[in-house]
Amino acid sequence: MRIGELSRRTGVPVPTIKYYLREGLLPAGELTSPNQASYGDAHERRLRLVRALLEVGGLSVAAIGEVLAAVDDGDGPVHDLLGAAATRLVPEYGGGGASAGASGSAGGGAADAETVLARERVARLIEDRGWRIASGNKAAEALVAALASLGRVGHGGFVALLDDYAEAAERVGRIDLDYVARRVAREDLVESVVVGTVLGDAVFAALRRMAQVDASARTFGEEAPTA
Amino acid sequence: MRIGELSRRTGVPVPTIKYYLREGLLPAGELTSPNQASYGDAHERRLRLVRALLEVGGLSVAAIGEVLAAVDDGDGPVHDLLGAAATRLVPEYGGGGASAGASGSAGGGAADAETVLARERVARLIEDRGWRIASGNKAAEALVAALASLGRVGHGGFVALLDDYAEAAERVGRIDLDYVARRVAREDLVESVVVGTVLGDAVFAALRRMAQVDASARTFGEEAPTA
DNA sequence: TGCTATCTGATAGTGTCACTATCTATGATG
DNA sequence: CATCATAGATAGTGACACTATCAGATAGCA
Repeated sequence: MRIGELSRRTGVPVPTIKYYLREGLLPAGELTSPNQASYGDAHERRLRLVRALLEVGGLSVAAIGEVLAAVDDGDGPVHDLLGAAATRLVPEYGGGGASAGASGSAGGGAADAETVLARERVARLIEDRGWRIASGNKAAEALVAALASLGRVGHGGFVALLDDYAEAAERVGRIDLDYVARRVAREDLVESVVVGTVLGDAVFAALRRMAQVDASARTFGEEAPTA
Repeated sequence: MRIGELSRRTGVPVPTIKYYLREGLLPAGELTSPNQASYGDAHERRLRLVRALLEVGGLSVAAIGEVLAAVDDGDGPVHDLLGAAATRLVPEYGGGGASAGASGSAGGGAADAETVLARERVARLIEDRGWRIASGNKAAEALVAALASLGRVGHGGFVALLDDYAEAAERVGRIDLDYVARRVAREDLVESVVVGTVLGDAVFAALRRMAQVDASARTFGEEAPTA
């Protein structure tokens, strides 16, 4: 198929497809002549994946490029492969905030009090749960950042929920892995991780909100909920 | 305190604070003279909240403005209040993708096959679980969008996990509400929802990734995991 | 009183990002 | 052979979250 049909099938404008090609999100079509290329089902599939990661997953074009690169050159032990894919899916956080008032800690990789506390809490969690995770893991760092941030806004008490959260997360993580493990082909496997992680986040977040609404209705509201 | 100290305490540059003031994310300081204003602890707290929502929660400045407006004019039944806050926290998704090839469905609010399917699935889920949610709920719509997207990228099979996900989400939702319900003051309550929802997403997403890594290590890797 | 650092409020500029528009030369298709 | 679509290149757009600069006024101290 030519680029026009690819566009029609996916709803993505032709110039945008060209843009993705330039950015390497989409492999080039097969040139049948100097100014004519043909695209296959793989392109269509990949294009849909890109759009899903962009729109539902909220990834940047650059991040998608990295992730897809990992999808494409899958070799090495399966566990490392999954780790590599998953690592790229953790969003980066800014710097955190404010080496507050008092002392001026000069150093380079300075960490404020909240971060130190959060890091300890996370390390303890990993140990308590017996999770096999390197302590410098990016997801763990993201958790540290989130907890530190909670501390800073005066919701340090939130960490009391951490164990319950972890319990639920462990359950979900097992479900995810079961799903992924059913995929046979290697490329499918990594793609499943990407899809499952990114879209899975969106799915779970939506479910959590729904559950919250329900819980709120049961606790506070006696009447039918408002839209 | 004056704006300079507010900046020093939070690590947010003065021009940025002014920008937030202009955008209404921060209430104006109390003018002590035509060109001198003083800020209090409430400003500092609010500013930290704004940064947390921006950096960890990934909300846009505009979205934060809306959410904070809801936080500030909290009145009406508690359940509605929570609903209003939570509703604003659901990210908007683009259009979805591609009214694929074949038929040209003319209408205005047209929905493709995947969306229709997803909507049915979500309706069934709500019914099965007995959740007290209006079917047009924004979180439910977000779930529909995510499931439709999954279908489009060829991972329709993912919906098989939905019940297990919902089970975990229900658990987390109850935990969240318990946390929120402990807050007495009304403003604190809504703020807790905001913080708990936005930062809670980040916390859970991080935990899920960690749990996935652990599950992967147990399933595929015999050795220590790689960073 | 003079002096400097800081402040308010206003306006304009910056860098990034995800596209989008335009153009040329070429090929496909009826 | 006329019309349309295409590849590839370059430049432009609009949204967004700041960031810079300025004028005029004030704070606080020698």
